[in-house]
Amino acid sequence: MPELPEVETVARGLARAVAGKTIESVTVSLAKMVQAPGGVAFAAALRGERVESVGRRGKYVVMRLRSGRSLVTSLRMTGRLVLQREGDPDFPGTHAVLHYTDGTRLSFADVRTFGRMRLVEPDEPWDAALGIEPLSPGFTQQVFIGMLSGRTTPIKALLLDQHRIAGIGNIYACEALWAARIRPGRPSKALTKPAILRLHHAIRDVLTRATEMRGSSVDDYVDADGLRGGFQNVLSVYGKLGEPCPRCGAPIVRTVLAQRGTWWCRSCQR
DNA sequence: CTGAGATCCTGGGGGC
DNA sequence: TGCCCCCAGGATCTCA
Repeated sequence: MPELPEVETVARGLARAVAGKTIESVTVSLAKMVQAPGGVAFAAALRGERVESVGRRGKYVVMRLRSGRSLVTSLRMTGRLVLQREGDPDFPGTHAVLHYTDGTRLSFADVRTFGRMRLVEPDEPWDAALGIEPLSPGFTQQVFIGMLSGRTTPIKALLLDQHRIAGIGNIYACEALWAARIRPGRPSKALTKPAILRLHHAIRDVLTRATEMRGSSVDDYVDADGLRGGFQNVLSVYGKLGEPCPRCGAPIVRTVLAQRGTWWCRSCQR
């Protein structure tokens, strides 16, 4: 499931690969996968646009275009943005393709069709509801302390809430809570200050290390170049039901919290 | 504001 | 072996 590290990896790959390219044409084979403002045809709206840069916001890949508009892609769980050369066969499960003038193309594929590609106007506040970037300087200890203050929400649910912090998904929520030795179900306001500071550090640490390793390929995630990530090999708890906790040796358990599978150590996460 | 539940999909895992 | 059932998972919406 692409979360911040995976989306960052995809965006970096695309930044190298498609920045400066001009879109010659767009083909869409599943209309619901794409959206354009004001009911304008998505394909027509993109024709002739040039890609200025590619970045990330939360779990969204953002391609900034010459007109000032942005093409915002949500990969959800199984979405992929795959770069292909001229003559490469169509990628299986492709629903939209951006054809560039140099013959390369970017395929948007998603077997579960949950992903979305959306064209937004220059002044459109498409990310207004997204929370703070956890790796940005603005995500200070004080900001995090304030965020948890007075909230009864389980800390894991808070970490997953994109309105508060943008980019953390199930894998890194589980991993950060394990690293900080915090029980996922604890009410946010019940965390001690030392625990909050441990978690603040753990969030940034796990996201940074995972990004350095090009993300986690737990299922079939691959980046824009088709490469798998490496962080799945160093996960401590996610998906590790019954395996020994790397810290204390107790078996990892799986519970359900905020409708999500939650892996953690009953022994050393308090 | 907050949380719960439904919804969207399908590959793949579990059960028999 | 083969078949059926069921479910994970992120964002969004509705409802209490």
